[in-house]
Amino acid sequence: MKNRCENCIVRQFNALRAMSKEELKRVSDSKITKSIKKGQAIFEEGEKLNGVFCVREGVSKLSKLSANGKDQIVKLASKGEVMGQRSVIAEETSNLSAVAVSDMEVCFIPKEGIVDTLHNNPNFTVEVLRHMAHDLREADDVIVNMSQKSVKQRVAEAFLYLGENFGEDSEGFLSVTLSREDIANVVGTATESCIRIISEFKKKGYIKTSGKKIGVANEKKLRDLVEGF
Amino acid sequence: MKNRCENCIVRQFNALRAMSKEELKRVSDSKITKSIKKGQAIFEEGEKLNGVFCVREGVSKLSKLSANGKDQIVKLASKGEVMGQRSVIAEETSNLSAVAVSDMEVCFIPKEGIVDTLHNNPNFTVEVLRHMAHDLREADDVIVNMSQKSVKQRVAEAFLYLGENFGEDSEGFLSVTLSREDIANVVGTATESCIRIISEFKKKGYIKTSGKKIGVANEKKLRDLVEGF
DNA sequence: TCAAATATATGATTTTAGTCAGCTTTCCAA
DNA sequence: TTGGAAAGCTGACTAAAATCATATATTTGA
Repeated sequence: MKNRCENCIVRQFNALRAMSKEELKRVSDSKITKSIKKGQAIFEEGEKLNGVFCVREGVSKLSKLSANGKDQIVKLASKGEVMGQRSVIAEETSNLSAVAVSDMEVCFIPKEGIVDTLHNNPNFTVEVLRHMAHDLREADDVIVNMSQKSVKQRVAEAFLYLGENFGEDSEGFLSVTLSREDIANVVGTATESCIRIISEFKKKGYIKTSGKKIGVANEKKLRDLVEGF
Repeated sequence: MKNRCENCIVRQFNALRAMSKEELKRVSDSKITKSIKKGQAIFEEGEKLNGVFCVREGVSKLSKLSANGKDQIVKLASKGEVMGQRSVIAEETSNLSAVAVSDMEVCFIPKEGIVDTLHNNPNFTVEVLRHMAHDLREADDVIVNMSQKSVKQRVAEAFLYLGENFGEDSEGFLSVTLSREDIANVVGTATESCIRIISEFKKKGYIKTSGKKIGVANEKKLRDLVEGF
């Protein structure tokens, strides 16, 4: 009887914190904790979701397949984030796929506990709404970046974003390690173009690498580049 | 005492339909109806909104200024759509500007009536949530289109989108008339590139024009182009 | 009504990014 | 451990789109 939602710290980061003791107890009783290996899918685009997934550990990419066969990564979800809530709320199949970028631990929460609480606890609903409003703003920002910034600017911004949102290890390397292809899919460019820019940044001393690991070496330069200087 | 929300048909298209009679009465008593001339701003990016705007008539563009001085149009809002709710809910300044692209009539609804209802009427809150979930999905789709489709495909898609969502007049021209610059800002491209593509589509008979007005002439061809054939 | 301002159009050129090809390194499972 | 697959890298070339320049048409306000 360990791993109760009531004691789970990641809950502080998401809408579940607005649930009452009873509601949380119900969710905790119905949830299923799963271990997901790096590269494994949590759910697929077009799938009907019978619940949401709360990330306890690790990072997942949320992506959408485009007509030309490329994956566009729309969001990266880490500790505390809830995946699949949009689909559950809209009662639609998922518009995104979720694949683990590192080994993960996620809790599957059947939708009933969520949907009932939505209809009975306005505090919870408003909290969910706030989170979704936040996601929507982020999505708007991504749209503007995609259309108005160069690939080089977007790559620079991606590294800054990863550093800010997922942190760095003790040696200053980004905590999330993405393949070059994944970085390209976040940025929305060809893998080769992405690699070329990474090489350039490294040569100029903006970033440092060690194997797959990448670290921001000159934040100011990267930031200037993003701003268009 | 005409123009009561209770009798307003556009309410059917948005979350206000989930309000109770009393809640609606309060909103109706506090709302202010405004006429907005084409080109006039309804609110600006960075502005603190003290309420939401419900569109009764006309079309507004919701856009965000990018660092390089270009406007990216993120969404077009017409009859029944509520603007500014994201900011009111998140209690943040607006991330978008709203400017009328045709003469408009909008109702300003002070946030108190909305926020109180959000905390007291779960049906309303869930309805708002559903609408936001829908917007978020659309935003995800836009992100993928931006990064994976060519400018030509995006222009074609824009015309199809405008036809589907805002309709056509009796002669088959799109009901929303946007300047070439606005179309370019929807698509996220340079105005010249946009004009060039419009010329090409016209030459090929995919679209027809009459002054500023544009009409879809060969839907199938446009659709094939979007799909990558 | 007419001149200035704005919007539309098109050509020439440059820049940016995508594609294709080949090569090296790293990873992983038999 | 080692051989094949996947990932990473680089060069050459091509395609797409932005930019710059200029011309024409349309709107608009004095």
